[in-house]
Amino acid sequence: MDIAKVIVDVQAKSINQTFDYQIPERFKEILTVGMRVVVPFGPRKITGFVVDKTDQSTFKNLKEIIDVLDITPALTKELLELGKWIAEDTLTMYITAYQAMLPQVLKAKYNKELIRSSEEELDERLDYLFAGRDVVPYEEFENASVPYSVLQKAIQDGEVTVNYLVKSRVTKKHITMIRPAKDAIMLEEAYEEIPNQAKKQREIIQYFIQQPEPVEQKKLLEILHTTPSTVKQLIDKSLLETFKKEIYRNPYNDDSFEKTEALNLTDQQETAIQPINERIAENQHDVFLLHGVTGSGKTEIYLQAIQEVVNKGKEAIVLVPEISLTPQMVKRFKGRFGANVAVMHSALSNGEKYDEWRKIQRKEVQVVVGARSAIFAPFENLGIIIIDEEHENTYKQDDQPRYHARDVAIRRAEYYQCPVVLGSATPTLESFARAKKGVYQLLTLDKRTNNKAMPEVEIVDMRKELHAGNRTMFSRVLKDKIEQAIERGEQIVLLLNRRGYSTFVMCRDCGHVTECPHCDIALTYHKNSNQLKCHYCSYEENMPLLCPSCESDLIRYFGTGTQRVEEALTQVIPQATVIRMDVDTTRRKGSHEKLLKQFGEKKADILLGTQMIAKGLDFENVTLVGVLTADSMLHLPDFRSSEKTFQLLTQVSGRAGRHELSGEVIVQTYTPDHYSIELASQYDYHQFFQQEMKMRRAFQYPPYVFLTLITVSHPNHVKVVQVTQKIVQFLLNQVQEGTTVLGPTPSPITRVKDRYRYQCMVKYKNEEKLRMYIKQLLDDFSDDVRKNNLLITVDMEPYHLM
DNA sequence: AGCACGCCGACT
DNA sequence: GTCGGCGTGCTC
Repeated sequence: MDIAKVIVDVQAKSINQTFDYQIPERFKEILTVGMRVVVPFGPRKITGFVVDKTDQSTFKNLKEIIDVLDITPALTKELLELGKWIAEDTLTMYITAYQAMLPQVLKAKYNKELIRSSEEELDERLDYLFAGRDVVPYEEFENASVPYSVLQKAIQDGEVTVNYLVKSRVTKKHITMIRPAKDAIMLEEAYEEIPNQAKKQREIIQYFIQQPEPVEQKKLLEILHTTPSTVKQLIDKSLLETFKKEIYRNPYNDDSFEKTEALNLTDQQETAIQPINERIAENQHDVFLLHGVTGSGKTEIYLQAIQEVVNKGKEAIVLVPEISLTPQMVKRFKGRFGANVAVMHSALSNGEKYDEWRKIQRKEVQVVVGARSAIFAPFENLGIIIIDEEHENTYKQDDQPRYHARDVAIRRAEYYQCPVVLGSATPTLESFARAKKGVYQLLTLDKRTNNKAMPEVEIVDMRKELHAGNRTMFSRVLKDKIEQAIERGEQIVLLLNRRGYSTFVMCRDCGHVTECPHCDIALTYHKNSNQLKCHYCSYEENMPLLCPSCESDLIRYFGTGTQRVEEALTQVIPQATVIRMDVDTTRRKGSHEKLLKQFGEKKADILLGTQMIAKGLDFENVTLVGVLTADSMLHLPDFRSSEKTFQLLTQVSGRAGRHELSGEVIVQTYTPDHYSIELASQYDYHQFFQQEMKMRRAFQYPPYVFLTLITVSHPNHVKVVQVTQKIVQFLLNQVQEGTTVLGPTPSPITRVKDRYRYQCMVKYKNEEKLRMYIKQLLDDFSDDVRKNNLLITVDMEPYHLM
């Protein structure tokens, strides 16, 4: 077994295979499958993953592994297998899948440097570059405008060699520790010799005589009110010594979480948790769909099921959507399981993520709570996987590898023979349909734990408001209710469902809308910088004073950004204090939490925000929820738009009256008769499911069919259409009857960053060889992709059709 | 992908 | 002759 099969860090289709390397004697003992290694690859040095060991190779002259980067394998056998499956299932490269499973810092950085390797006289331009040094970063050469041929010649003549470097991004955090360098008796002696005026030095020695344990330098200085220089003198006298101790960055201070005990379950909760606990006890795989209305206590079920798993000595993964991974959420898990929880969140720094990952790898925790990528937590004895808010689209990664965390979860759970729990108040049609078919086990919680009714929802027809002469964005009912709530000292949540709407700039004279010169999309107005920005390519320009088209000065910004709503609000209800939450006010790290905390402390009457306020917030004083434009995403070119509208309205309604005070909800809309709005106001998921399934069936969308989206992009419009046409034609010739191939269709945003985008959509029930056909296609176009700047992306089961 | 190598045309 | 550009083929 002295040959390693390595997946190498090169993202190219032709390299998407294992390469064989000789394992040198010094690594034979330690090298195991799953470790990262440094290997020679052509003229350079790169990293790779050892995926197998053998003693046979079809290649004759194998190169040797240069270095081994891990002590414990970065990927377990199970994760290697999982990554392979993901790569093949989503049609991406193995290396891409493996890298997606690990924290960023484990991905190497590559550098080059030039080394002067002889005493010979150099070309004077090179001599100037080296400036007496023996080693020069390659970057300096590139910036120095020395012709490459000069370097080439020097390399050929052996005067200069190129060194290829593999640099680690791993940074471990250390603290300085102090400990006595002598035993207590020696310290006593030394103490006598320290002059009386060196009071602080004597104190420090006294401290260590009493307790010889090492102590953090920072703590020592604090306790004895002294300075590093005093400590240094003692170190110089060889009485004390320092050493570095590696510590974890601790983004959440574990001590600050109050311990909570398991709550008593309601009868409904009891019935729901029982089958889960049975599977845990039997070590049996199953997928549960926990359909529970907001406030029905899903989280407590998660917590108690996890407790079962932890008691068995096994491990648990909990996935929550990025935005609901708030301190409130973390607190519930840390409160129950304390330091036994790792948290994986995109707001953590790369170093912090790495530290949390290592806690898992070293089995120092049994529970991980995190966003999508936490599904790859390197546990080896999984007992349960929970996916909260199962319907959230953040579980689908929208760049490569385009995996869905739910599919990965089920795959892992099958391997470990443990249950998966998918929880939601508004499950995806796919999941609910599977539950109805018996593929998943349906568990229902239709009562809130406090037995309160869901808040009353009132739908307001905004067309009638307009006819009645109300031209503001607040209906009369909403305005009245807000005023009354403020009067009573209660709080309000206002949701501006902004997707699809943003503040664009339009000329009132000629109707000219300012668009991005590189993308087919209107620019968005940003008030604080008085600039127009493109949300797709980050192009920006200053707000024009005159219309670029007709030079009228009547150019204004339109639409309903949160800023505008806030302004309008202060005009209509001047006494209201508002906290606004949107991308602008929450950009800085921690500002999200800060704003919520302020609202929780009743520093404002109204919390105004976009999607991000719809989830997981729990404020006892909120009695009124207003949705300003319920239908704004109903008209997007997306077959899930009704489902998303229903989900959002249900979600946000759950924010009102969660505690003692009862709540109410006002939904403003221009399409009050739409079934997603009507049924959301009645909290009738089942009716909505029936209705929406009819639509999906009529238009042949999931869950009736599977979708695959192939997007082609290229700077040349004609080229894109041609290629897409060829793809469509090819697939039409291959697929079996009953499969639909649509296209070429322009993508919803046809041009982004000066590239045109067309797509081909495949709808199928059963097309086992589809991946093979697409592979074939990618092969056929690989020359075009490499040489002509063509881009083809494939998304098996896409979430957005962009 | 990223690198070397080789061929070609342009330029001082 | 010198320099840069681009096309091609290879990486165990």
